[in-house]
Amino acid sequence: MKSDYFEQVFWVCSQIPFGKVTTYGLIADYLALGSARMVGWALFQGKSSDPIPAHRVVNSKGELSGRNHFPSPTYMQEMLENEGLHIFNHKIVHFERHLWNPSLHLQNF
DNA sequence: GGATTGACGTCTG
DNA sequence: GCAGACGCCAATC
Repeated sequence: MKSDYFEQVFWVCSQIPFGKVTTYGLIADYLALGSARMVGWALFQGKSSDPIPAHRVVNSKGELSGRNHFPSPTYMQEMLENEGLHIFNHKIVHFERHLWNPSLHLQNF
């Protein structure tokens, strides 16, 4: 179990399988942060030296809401397409199909 | 120490 | 079904 919120979010993001995506709400619910804002906040802080696979984290609508904070607006889309996903209008196609629920695959410890 | 902000979610109208 | 408001908790100013 991590201590800082950022480490928890980072850990969950790191555990996301290739070609899978998750939502802020699921991470918040899994980590019991209480609100999805904490997830976005933690990712935005990005104080870690290592890059975070935040491109796999989207909002509940499957939209790349955080693309604005990436080096380029298309960076997130490029990464997701590189993993076999399809992005249309900054939204994940068949989002539910690629959705990955941390609480169903990760151990809560 | 109080007010504001932040990659969102859910509820109500 | 869509739009607006509130809540959530930590960090920063």
